Amino acid sequence: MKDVAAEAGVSVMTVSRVVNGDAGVAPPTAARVEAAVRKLGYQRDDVARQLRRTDQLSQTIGLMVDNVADPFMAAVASAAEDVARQRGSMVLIGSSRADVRREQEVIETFTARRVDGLILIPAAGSHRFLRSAQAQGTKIVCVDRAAPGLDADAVVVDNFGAVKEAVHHLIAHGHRRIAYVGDKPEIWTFGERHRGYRAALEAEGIDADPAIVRHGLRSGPDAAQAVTELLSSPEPPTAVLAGNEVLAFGVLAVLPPDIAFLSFDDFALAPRLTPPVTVIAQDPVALATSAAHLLFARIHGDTSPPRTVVMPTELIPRGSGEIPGPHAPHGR
Amino acid sequence: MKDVAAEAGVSVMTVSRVVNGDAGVAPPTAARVEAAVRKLGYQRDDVARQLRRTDQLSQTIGLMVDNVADPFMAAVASAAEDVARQRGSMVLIGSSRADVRREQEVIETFTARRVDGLILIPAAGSHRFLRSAQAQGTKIVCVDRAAPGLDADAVVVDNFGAVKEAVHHLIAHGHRRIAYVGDKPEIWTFGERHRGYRAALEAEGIDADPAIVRHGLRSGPDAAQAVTELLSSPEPPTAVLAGNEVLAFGVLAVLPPDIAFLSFDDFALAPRLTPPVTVIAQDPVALATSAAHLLFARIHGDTSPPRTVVMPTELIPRGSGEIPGPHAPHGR
DNA sequence: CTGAAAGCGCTAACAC
DNA sequence: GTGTTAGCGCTTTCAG
Repeated sequence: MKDVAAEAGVSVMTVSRVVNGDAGVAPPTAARVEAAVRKLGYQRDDVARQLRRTDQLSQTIGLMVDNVADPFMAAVASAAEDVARQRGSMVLIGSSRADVRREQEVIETFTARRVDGLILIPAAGSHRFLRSAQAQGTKIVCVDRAAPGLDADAVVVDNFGAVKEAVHHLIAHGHRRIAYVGDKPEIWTFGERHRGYRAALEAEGIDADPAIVRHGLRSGPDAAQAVTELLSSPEPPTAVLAGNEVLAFGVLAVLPPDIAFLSFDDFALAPRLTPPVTVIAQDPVALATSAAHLLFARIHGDTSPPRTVVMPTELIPRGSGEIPGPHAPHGR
Repeated sequence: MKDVAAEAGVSVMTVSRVVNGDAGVAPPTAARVEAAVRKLGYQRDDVARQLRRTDQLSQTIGLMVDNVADPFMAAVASAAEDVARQRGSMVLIGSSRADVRREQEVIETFTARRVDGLILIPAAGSHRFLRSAQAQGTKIVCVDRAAPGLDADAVVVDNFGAVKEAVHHLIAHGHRRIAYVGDKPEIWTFGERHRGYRAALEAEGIDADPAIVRHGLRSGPDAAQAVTELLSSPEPPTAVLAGNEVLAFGVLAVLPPDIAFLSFDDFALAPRLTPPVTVIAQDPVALATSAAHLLFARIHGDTSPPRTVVMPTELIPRGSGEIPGPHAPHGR
């Protein structure tokens, strides 16, 4: 910047004004400065800028997910990045790999960079550590999962209600032995989904059999192995419910076509499988867009009490969830 | 930091030393400082730190993709972030949406933040604008696509050879009218894939019919519509080749099961479709991991001439690509 | 309309 | 072991 000022024969202050498009610089002066900028290939240093600016905004947000490679989270990341770009902010990305300690470490590097806010898919575990970030002024919005014990906005779906409805749907088609295949119930979303599963069974007077409930599955292969084991057990399930898209892929790799199947999360090929897959669909782009808008509202001064936004889900029957079970009205 | 120093009764320099774990601070002093840090909830400001440090490294890299929601690119992002974390760096993410101008804008905000390097899936168009970033010291590694006219490392696969082999495979199964469904050929990868397609046809003495080649498809629905049109034409293809995973999903939504099909990129459900889908598989995680390692080597002083690393692909026959065509050896 | 001085929070280099 | 001084590249404030 000094070099540019020297080249243009002005002070650094004038360079600063021109570079930032501030009004109040004589056009000929501005032209000289611009020529010098081009000649020297000068680019403003936004790191130094952030240090001095009085609004103290870094124009950067942090995005913390389990794993960007997960299609649900990739959609969230993409939508969040879109909104951030519209709002003139950059996005730092981090993956927790479902480990709160790793999540905390990464978030600390975010806050050390003075991000304005955080969009967070919280891992299982206590998020009390985020209070110091909040005290420091970092705004936080959770997506897909609430963070119990944290006073922050959240954008989620009614996981409990959606799964409850889905299990009722399977029961209505004659199933009694319905397997549940999910990730750790300590993760808020999976806790809710499992609660919905149990609530539906209970409402229908069916004893929940822990032998056909599998928690802590983190990958397709995990789910595939779990289902293989369940199917070779003495009393195999007649229907399987998968907790999310990644697990659904694993289940579908090994599931015989005569077992009913229903999954959380819709996916492009669901209608093309044999049978077509019945799903509970949600809209990750809408979730993330809503969360990002909420975050920027907070960053720009919205101090109303934390909100929890609940977005809709939709049960899409396609065939796999309507395979009749042994107790179906018109026999098997 | 001043507050911490006052609280602990030391100078800011001592606080700096303790916070950075530098040797040469008496344990009791360090303990007092640490107590003050905790009491005041102090966290080092890495923005200010970066400004002063002499190595001038921001410990941040930029990751520029078309669209994080694309499964291939999500895998790249995830792997790149993993390596960055191991190397103590953060990742800024940006999406070009296949628009070089947007790509340039985002990259300029990256370099204004003084990222140490860039992992880039270049959009179609000239990347000469990156030369000033390189002159400024930003290291650049391309993944999946080369950036013509740019002197940078690249990690890619042999798209030409892989598609040529795949088209020979279809021809060997009796196909002559093979449709090609891809994105803009100005994107390096799709240019290569299309070249491979034409080279195989030519090698077999088959006239390429432009009526069954569709370029510039950017989404599943785009591909679905293109294929629908192709199939209702007077001389429909007997086989379809999809340029990537996203397009494959679109094609599969509308393709009758008696038309042969082959796609670039493997996907979890490929074996479960009817018929199972024959693919050219590549490993996005390996591509991105290799690119990230290359980038960090550059950042840490590797000044050898730019390299292009070529990773393997694999043709995985599963059924859809082996449906016999009208010219199959043993009749249809 | 333009410039000089001060300082953002931190660390390099050198004292003591 | 610890402190002092200077300055990273920029913007704020205030003076002309």
